[in-house]
Amino acid sequence: MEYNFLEIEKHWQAFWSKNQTFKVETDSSKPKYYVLDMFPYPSGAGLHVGHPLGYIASDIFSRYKRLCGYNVLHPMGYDAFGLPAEQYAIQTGQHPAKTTDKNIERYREQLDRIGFSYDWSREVKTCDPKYYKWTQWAFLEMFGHWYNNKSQKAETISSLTEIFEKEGNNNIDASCGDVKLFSAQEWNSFNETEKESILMEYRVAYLGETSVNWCPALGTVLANDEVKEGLSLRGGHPVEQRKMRQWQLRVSAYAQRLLMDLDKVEWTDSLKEMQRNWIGRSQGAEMVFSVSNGTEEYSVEIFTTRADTIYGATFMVLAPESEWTERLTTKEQYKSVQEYLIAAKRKTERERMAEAKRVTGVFSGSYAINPFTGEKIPVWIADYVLAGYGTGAIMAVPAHDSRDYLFAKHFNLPIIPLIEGCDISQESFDAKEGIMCNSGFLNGMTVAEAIPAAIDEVERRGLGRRRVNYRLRDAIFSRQRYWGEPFPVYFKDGVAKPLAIEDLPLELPEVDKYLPTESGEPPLARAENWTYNGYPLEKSTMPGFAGSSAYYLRYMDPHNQSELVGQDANKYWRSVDLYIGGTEHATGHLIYSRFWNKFLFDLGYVCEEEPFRKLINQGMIQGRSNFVYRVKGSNKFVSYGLKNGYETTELHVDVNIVNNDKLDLEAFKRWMPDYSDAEFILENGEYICGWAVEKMSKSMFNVVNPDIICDNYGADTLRMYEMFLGPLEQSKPWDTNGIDGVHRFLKRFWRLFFKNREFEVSLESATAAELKTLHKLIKKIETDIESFSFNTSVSAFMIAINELMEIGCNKREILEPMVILLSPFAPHICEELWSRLGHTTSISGAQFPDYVESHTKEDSFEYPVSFNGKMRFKITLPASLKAAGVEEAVRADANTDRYLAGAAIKKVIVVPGKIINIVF
RNA sequence: GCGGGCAUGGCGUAAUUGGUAGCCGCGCCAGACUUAGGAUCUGGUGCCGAGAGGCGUGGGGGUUCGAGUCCCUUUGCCCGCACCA
Repeated sequence: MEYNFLEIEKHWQAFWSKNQTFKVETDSSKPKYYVLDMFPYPSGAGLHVGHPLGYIASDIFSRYKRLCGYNVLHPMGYDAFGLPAEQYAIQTGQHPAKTTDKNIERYREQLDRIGFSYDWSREVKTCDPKYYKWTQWAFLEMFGHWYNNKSQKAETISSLTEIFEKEGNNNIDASCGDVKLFSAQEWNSFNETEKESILMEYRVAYLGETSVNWCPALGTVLANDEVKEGLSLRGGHPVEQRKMRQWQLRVSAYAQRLLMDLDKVEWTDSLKEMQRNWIGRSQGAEMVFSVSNGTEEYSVEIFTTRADTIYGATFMVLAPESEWTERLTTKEQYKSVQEYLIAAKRKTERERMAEAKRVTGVFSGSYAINPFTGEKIPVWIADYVLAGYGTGAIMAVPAHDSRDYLFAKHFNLPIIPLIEGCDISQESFDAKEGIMCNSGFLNGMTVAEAIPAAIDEVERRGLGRRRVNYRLRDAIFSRQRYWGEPFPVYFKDGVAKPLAIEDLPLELPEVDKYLPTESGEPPLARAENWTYNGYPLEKSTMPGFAGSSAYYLRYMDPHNQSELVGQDANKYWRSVDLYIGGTEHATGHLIYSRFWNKFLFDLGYVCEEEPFRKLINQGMIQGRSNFVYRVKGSNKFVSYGLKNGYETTELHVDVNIVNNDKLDLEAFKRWMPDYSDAEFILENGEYICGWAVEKMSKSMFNVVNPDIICDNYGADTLRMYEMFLGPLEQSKPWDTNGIDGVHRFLKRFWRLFFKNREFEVSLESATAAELKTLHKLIKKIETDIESFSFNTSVSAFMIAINELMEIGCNKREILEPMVILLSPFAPHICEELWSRLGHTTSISGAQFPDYVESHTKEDSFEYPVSFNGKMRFKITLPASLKAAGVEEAVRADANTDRYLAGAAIKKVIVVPGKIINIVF
């Protein structure tokens, strides 16, 4: 009986589907386990061999957990709103829903071939109105809440207006925009529009004027994490800064909790660190400088983390966009400041970065008073100060800040060193160490002592206070695009009003074209009658991360019509136990999801404060390109080893017609018409291709489609080979060379069950050696899976098979547990063998075999040994001696022997389970 | 510039976490069975050396009886952030 993987895989995939083998329900009799993959965006190119890496790992873990008796939730769905479908629609006029559906269908076919144990009855698609109803609902909840810093949670807007009515906003500590103080009386006298515009400053989802990343090529704004180096992440178009009124989510309110709770999750340190950097907490002080423009005096607030350097603050700098810029510009300086502002505004973000090293700035004409030295210091305007961070104004300490230093050198401003012995002739001294000098009462202190001492003094003198600043900004939530969730909001007399829950979902309307209108309005402006009760609806749509922020909750209860997730389902499944996905979501999805979840947690809709308990980032699979070498001016191709004798051009060749770097000559001639009459210069009768690691992409002809691997080797081989390639979290190139080894293993495994071509396993009892092989494997597989070390698991299987082949073992007692062990990795072949062993139900209901220690025990025990309180090594004491109650032994392992041979050691005293001494 | 990570045979990797470096697989070499093999099986395969033996985990130094593993230093590569005051 040959191992016919095509037939076997087809048969069992149909079986799982028909029997709904992997459908799960809440079941309080079993412990739950929730394994989630980051759901894919269904792109038109389909899956390549790199995409399923994480899915295979999570599937192995899910199947393993099932074998361990857990009720496993393992769902899949699609992040289906997105830019590519929309751009394809703009080009072709085809509705994005159509292309998306087509892509999803293709993805599903490809996924099914790999044999994943997903519960497809829970599938979600973010573009499905039944799904995005809950995205819109969450938005409305955010619209209807504000963030109370005192209670550290979101509370209802009605609770806020109640307070306003009673006492105004004097005692409110909210995370909010700029709001003036008002009394209850004043509040009550405001008209509806005034009240609404104040409330808007408090809402968690709010409409606000902000400087945004505007991408003219895409015609939309982008979030910070969608922009990289001044270019859009999708498409790489230039991005510029623009002031616009946009929907935003008050993510910044949660900055502290997002930071703190990183301690509660099991993520890699590097990923946590990325989030910490993104949140960017910095502790310092807010300080007021009085500034005069010659006619009027103002109090300008700055933020600093180095209050200790106040004596060296020799000038002040404002961001060009700062609200103070205008007021502090004197008549004499008006013209040059205007010129500077216009130039700064015209620069795109990218240009501003490119010119980062160039020092630019302009004197405002105003002077501030350094509150500690009493000196008059000039106020400058420069774009190295950002309006969006801190207060948009800084005190410049050129001696101890490299940017201030460059600026001071360039404009010839005074530099005062504040740390004893520091050399500032060439560059500033930024390190926070040393003894203070030139600093009045701070002299003689270390920097570490001076920082708090300076802030204490600032507070005592009433010049400012301690303050924590975050880099994390509110998320801009509007996109001027078609293919996204419509906002359930309409405008009545210019005031944003929420739709009622009963009106959800607000479905995406049909439009004639997917482009912005001629007047520059978003595509939804093209929709006929895009109104609610006669009032205009919001024309922007939500960004990509809207739909992906709470999808893991929807999987828990995907068909619930009245709630995002029912209480019972949520209390049972709680949160994701294991989340596997790429590290590229570190500062996007993974922040937004945590924020979204915390918000719902505050409102009592979910019971866990963190959505993803353990997170694993699978590495990227790069492409491994192959090259042929064409002799210049001919259609001759020279093999890799001989190419140095010729002048050649290196050309990519489709990796699918290359096997182990050997070119299939006939396939090559057929590949492209140009090559049909190609000639070859071979080495040892073969054409050897060169290779390089590159990104997997069509243009490099290095895309490997998993379907082809499934055709040639089967899904089980694909699954095991992807795991065998190396550690899960490591990036590595896909290299089909070597897949034969894994395939061979499966064929051997199969052959163990067949004698004389017939399925036959022996019922004899296993020998000690056979049991040892099995139990070593059980132990290894268990610990490897639990530590996600799947590559070493595959090796362990190979070792076990080799041992059994050598012994010639085909005993049921050994083979049946082995089938169970292997089933998470190679489910199809194992189902087949399981059924041939006489079982009628799926192997996924089997029990992970118990490990029996006595089967693997050597005739010895190992003890840690300490010598003179310093030396550590291991010592082996024969079990027979131990059984006889012997507590003394004069035996150690090879290393110890080697060492002991040189020393005058007489015997080693072993106290079982305790400390060991060496006697001389 | 700041932060994090990595470096082991021709290649992908492994190493009980401080204890015989190189498991498993690819590739390669030899052999068996074969009309044949891109099938299967057996043996070999870190480097130098005929051998005994010597040398070996990017380089240098250190701790230790013992270092791929820990510390310092240096080089190279990868990733993230980047005018964040």
